[in-house]
Amino acid sequence: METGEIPSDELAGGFSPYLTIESGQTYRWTRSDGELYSGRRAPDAWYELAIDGEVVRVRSIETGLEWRSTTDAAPILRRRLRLDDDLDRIVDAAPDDPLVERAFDAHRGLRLVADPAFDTLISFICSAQMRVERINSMVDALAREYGTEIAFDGRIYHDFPTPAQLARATETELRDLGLGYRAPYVVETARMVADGEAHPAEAREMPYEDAREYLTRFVGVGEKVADCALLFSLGFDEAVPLDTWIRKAIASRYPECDRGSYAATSRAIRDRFGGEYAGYVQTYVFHHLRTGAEPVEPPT
DNA sequence: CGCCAGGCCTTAC
DNA sequence: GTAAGGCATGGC
Repeated sequence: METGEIPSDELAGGFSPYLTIESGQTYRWTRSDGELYSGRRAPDAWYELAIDGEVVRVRSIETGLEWRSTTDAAPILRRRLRLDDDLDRIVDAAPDDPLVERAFDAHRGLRLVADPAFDTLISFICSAQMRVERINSMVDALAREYGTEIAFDGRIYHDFPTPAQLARATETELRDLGLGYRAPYVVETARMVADGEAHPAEAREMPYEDAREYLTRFVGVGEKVADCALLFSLGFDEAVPLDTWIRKAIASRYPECDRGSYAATSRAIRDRFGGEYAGYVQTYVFHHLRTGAEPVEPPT
């Protein structure tokens, strides 16, 4: 086992594993006390991730981040939890808006994640009409049933399945895992990637709206799921997924941003949220409203 | 029991 | 291009 620390002074603007991992962006992590998404913080709990054949554990300590892993975890953590983002700069660049400012103040230390593209696409196909706790249980089930085993510290962990591994699943099997009508979407999208017809990572080099359009070719991927994949795995910090919570916020607080179509409304709220880092703003507002930190007023 | 959850698909206009 | 209806499942 390798161990190490990342000192606080290398985390510009702070970092909260709890807020970052339990804010509905990433469904690949587990928590050592099993209380993921319980709404309860546990300062001593380890967060664990199996990725690219390695296992990483991390938790906050007084002086920064402590990690234990099958390998040198520092570069993995830096990349996947975006530890090099300067949160102070991002907060300073956010628009002058009361809801946005309250969300940033209430959840300081929340960072965007940078998960693998295929994993994220599948996770958000599962997310349709589903609460975050259940999305997490679906992704857990996929990893447990189809992912490669990794041994670490006397336990067995499961990587997220590769496209080929997931393409071997049947619709019936995934329905039995509780995926419901999303089961055939997952199987077919996995098959498309495994067969080389397309790959979500192809979107990375495209202009933002072209990238979103590209991802909708996958079954079960509409504009909203595409935006989630772009924001949480492909580096499009300007992407603003229009989910139920953001739509409620638009209806009650930014009604002029409702332009009817997804594309036009997306452009309007992206502009309202500051453009370049609008997706960062969205993630704070989403978490703020979803967790009930403040109520969403009905439209006036 | 009804309603809702980080929506998408098909079909009809 | 936009609108309506169907779709699995579990928690409240």
